[in-house]
Amino acid sequence: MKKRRVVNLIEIAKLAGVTKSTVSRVVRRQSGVAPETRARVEHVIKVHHYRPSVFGRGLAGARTGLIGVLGRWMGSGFTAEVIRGIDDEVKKRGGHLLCTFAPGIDEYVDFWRSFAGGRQVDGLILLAPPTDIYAHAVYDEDNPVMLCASKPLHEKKGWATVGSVTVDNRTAMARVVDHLAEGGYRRLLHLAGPPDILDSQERLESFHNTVTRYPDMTGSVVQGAWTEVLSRSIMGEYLDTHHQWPDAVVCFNDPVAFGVLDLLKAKGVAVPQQMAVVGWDDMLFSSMAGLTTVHLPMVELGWEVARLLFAQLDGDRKSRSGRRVTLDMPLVVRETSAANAV
Amino acid sequence: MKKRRVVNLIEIAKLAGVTKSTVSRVVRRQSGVAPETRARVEHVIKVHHYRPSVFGRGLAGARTGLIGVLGRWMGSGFTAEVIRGIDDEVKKRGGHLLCTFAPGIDEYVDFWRSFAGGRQVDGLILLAPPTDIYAHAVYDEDNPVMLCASKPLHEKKGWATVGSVTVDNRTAMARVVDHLAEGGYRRLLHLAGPPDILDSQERLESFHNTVTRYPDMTGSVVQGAWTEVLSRSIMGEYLDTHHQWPDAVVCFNDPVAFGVLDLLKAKGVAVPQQMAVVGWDDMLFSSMAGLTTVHLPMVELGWEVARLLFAQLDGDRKSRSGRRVTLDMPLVVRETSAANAV
DNA sequence: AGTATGGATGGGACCGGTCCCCGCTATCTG
DNA sequence: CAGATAGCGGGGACCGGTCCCATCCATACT
Repeated sequence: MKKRRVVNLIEIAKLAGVTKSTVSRVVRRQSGVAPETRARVEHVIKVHHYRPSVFGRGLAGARTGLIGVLGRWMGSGFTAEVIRGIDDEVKKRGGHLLCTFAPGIDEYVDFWRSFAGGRQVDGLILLAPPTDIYAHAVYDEDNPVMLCASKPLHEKKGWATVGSVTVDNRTAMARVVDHLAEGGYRRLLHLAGPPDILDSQERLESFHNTVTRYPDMTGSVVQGAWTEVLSRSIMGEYLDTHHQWPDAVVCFNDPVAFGVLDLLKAKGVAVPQQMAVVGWDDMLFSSMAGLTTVHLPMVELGWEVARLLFAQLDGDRKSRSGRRVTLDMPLVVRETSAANAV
Repeated sequence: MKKRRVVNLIEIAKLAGVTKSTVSRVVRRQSGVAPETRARVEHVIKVHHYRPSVFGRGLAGARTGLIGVLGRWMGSGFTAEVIRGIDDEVKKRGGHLLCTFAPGIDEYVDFWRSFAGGRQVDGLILLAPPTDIYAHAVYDEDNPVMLCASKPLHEKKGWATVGSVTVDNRTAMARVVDHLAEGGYRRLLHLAGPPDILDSQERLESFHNTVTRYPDMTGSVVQGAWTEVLSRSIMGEYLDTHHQWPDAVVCFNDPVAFGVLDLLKAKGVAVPQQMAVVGWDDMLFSSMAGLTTVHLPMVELGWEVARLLFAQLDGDRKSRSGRRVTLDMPLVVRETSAANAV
């Protein structure tokens, strides 16, 4: 079986009439090479389709061009979309994604030990880790760790290499409440998310704060409705036990909203005339279903977290605030909420 | 910045009182090491958390434990689910996934050249490449290439390292038609997929064949409805121009089915009483929507393709047929089709 | 008993880069 | 005009493995 050998540094060097040192400099775009020499070497590289070996490079202790990505699968398509965004940016730099999907913290740590811990990736991106314990587990002062859609709760001093990109839950929730207020809705119900998740907390807080700004508005909160199925039963129970019904429901995510929608249809409640329903995340199907929802910018989240990582890698160590990016979550108004409905 | 060094082969060797050759043998589970020596080395490895370097290994020309995955993003969540399946299997072997997402063939080839071409991955998995041109582009007689949900059209002689795992479109379509027949439906309409895609062709063929088996059944086909939006308009046009309406619609995918459902609701056609609607793929939302659909086993596809790749890698070169796996696509009956409805 | 046999281990070349340090040359400076 | 200086390029150690071959020793065989 003939081995189709791949051209290497030394061969390029010979072909260009220089040594591997010079070729290496050219490849890495280092200064200290005469323009004509550089041009000559670049030409040879191009002609022979030379590509540096990730392994040689990695062994020699330099950048590997590999970015580790740790994600969990969350039906919503979140992981997939974010990775797509990250890949866009990483590709621009000629790098590659090393993906692992872990259900829990053990796998996270294991990944880090087995791979990143051997400093075999240039940086690590954690996708929506539930808590910053994950960041602790993989923290390494030599490699940047980026949190996507999550942030370190306690700003650990000395965490020089941790960055994060998050979404602005408070503003988004305020926007939702304002939108409902404009539509004439006054009795709001919030089906809140799991209390141990930061996003839930921020949204809940903002819900209360914003509702308070409207004198004639009331806001109730119900916990426990985190999935479509749960939402249907919990919402059903709520309606059965309260004779003063809300005229608008703000859900923790889109599936929850679908559960509510389904229940309301069964009960013959007109949406959005009698009750508005607002989701959160803007999943693939939500546009088809006409659901008013808060758009989670997944691809953009990927772009930003990758850019942040590269900025860190390029030694562009800005101020601490420069390593924290927050994205806005626009409200997408569709048919399940309408102005002047009530 | 202190460098937290990672323990390497030689250090383990010294600690165990042997040479790196022996440690290497132990790590690679090669024969030719005395049991007690092996046990001793393994103990040292465990105590010191030794993990072989992917780079050292890759450079030395051996297996890298890296599996390249090339996918396209297809809203349905297909890519994400399949990768999840692949990852499950790869993780069992302590390997890692090198993912790249390419919109077109140029990127596929580029990836191969830049990375896999330098034999830096053990094998390559192509996710649903539209045609086998992709497989041609990256074919390498030294590295296995696996096609997932796609297969080489022309069985190229000498393609010793190409395997594929596909789904059984024909059986699934026959099952759909049989199911509708049982439900009393007789005038079937198939909104077919793009004609250049093999899946479309197989389903179309099987649709015709199966319908023919029922003497009192008719089957029509309409092309061009490949997305929700297209499906709504094309289906609308069809209903407007035919006064003999179908009583069951078999769609190319779930979004198409949603488009049809939406249109029927607008026209006041009762589903499934007046018309049944069957989708294809069983996307995340389809269960919520109660859509009867053909289940595309995405995670299983990932499992199978990874297993096939590893079988190939392990030199388990079975007969040609052993490198072709076909998965069944079960029919999931929900509310948009019902027995005895018509 | 002498030698073939084979299992267990050691030794060293090699994979393809990076990076540090050195030498050469040409220009600038006092 | 001699010496400093800076820009450019070369040489070699090193990273952490794999793999081939040599060596050693114990057992089996003629």
